[in-house]
Amino acid sequence: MTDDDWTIPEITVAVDLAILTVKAGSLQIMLVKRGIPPFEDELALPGGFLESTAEDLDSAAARELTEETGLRAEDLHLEQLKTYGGLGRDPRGRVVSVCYVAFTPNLPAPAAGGDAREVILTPVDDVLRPQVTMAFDHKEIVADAVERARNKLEYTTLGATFCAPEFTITDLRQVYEIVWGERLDPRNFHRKITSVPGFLTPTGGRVTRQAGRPAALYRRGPATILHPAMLRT
Amino acid sequence: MTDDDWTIPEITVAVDLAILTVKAGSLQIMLVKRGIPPFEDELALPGGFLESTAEDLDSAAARELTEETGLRAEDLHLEQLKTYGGLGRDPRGRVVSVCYVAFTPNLPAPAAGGDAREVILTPVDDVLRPQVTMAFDHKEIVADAVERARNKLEYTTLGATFCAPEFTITDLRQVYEIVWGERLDPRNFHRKITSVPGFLTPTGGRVTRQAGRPAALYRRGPATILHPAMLRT
DNA sequence: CCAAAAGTGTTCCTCTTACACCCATGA
DNA sequence: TCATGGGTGTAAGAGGAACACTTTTGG
Repeated sequence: MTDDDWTIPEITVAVDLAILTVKAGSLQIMLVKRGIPPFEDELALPGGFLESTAEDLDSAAARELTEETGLRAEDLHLEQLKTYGGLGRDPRGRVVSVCYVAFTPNLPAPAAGGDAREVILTPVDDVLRPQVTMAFDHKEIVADAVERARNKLEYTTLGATFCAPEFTITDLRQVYEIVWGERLDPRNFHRKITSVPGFLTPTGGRVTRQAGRPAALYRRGPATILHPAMLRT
Repeated sequence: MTDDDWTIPEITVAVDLAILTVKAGSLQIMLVKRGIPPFEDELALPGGFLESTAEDLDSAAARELTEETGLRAEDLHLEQLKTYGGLGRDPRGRVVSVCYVAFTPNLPAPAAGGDAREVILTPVDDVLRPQVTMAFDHKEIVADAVERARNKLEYTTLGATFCAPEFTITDLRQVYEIVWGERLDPRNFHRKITSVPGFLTPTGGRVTRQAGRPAALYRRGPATILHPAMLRT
């Protein structure tokens, strides 16, 4: 920054959230239906304006998360995605939006608490269809968030944050398959994932979901990066 | 965003630039010495405030780039890094800074044109030493920018943007060695890099730098991602 | 000829892929 | 008992690491 003319341009800063989860066989995103103009009745990301006095960006994201969905930031992975500042993105004026992505396990209930009028979970594939529109430039943000999720599965242990506290290797593989939209060999996936030190810690428990041999249960381990990476084809 | 109370919190948006180059055997970053308070005489990233009426974020970054260094955005790689919005980061008030990283070949001359009082190139290793301080939270930003550069070398063809328009494979290898701070086997590097389709296009030219067999000259090819990736050890 | 840097060939090893096979349960 | 999913073994191939060796220049 090279300082000088200390004016206050009329710009507002918002924080928006792309909250992703895996549910019912698809990657879903939490959206709100707007209750007031602009874009009344259209779909938008949960979010709000940054309060200038009392919070940094990460705190603002955590606050909006709790206000609009009831989720707690400590329970999920929340990271900055990108900042959007196109000129025409908000008809009310100049709004720069700092966007965050969150990854959560199958949510207890969208629990439309707080500010939000109506909170819904939708498969991202539905939202990203060409004929579907969203408020502001939020559709582009959704696409970027999904892309981020897909990439992070490759080289981090993030996949497990989409799973319940205790999960089987098949649960985890299905997360990969759903997010990537790609079939994976269960045998090779099993071997690879169990060979990454610190990714999975066995609980000792076993479950039978539908039929067949019971699967071992695991919890998330301390590892955060995946080495060697799980590469897509 | 869930709209509602349409107030204008007193927040200012800045755009800062982390311009990286490889020069004289080290990874260097372009910094300005501040001429006025706060942080007078301290080192800072080039940047400035976002003009609310006429430019999106990318344009603002390109404008600041040209104003403060004389470089043109078309000639280099400029991408958004991260947004910094800590509470105490600017003593004048609440400033949210959208930061960009740029990668350029050995610069013609820091050419202190435009706003900047004094523009200097410094090795990032010097700047990141514990005893060195910078204005605002710019030291943290420098660290993040360097980290981004290191990672991008692994899976993109970005390394070539640090080289002159025509370069040898040894030039490119030295970029990797300098940015990563790690020796690479020249033979294996040569084989690997030439086997990536579209990364390098031979110009037919040859040069002898100091001694030995002349090296073939290459230009950047159309490829942008590196597959398979060049992994660090 | 010799030093030095460019570039090729070769071997070993790790990881991926594809798939045969065995294991443990419910019906 | 058989169907179903969990989990292991294994062989072929791709890519990485280490390094011997050849090529082409300047002095």
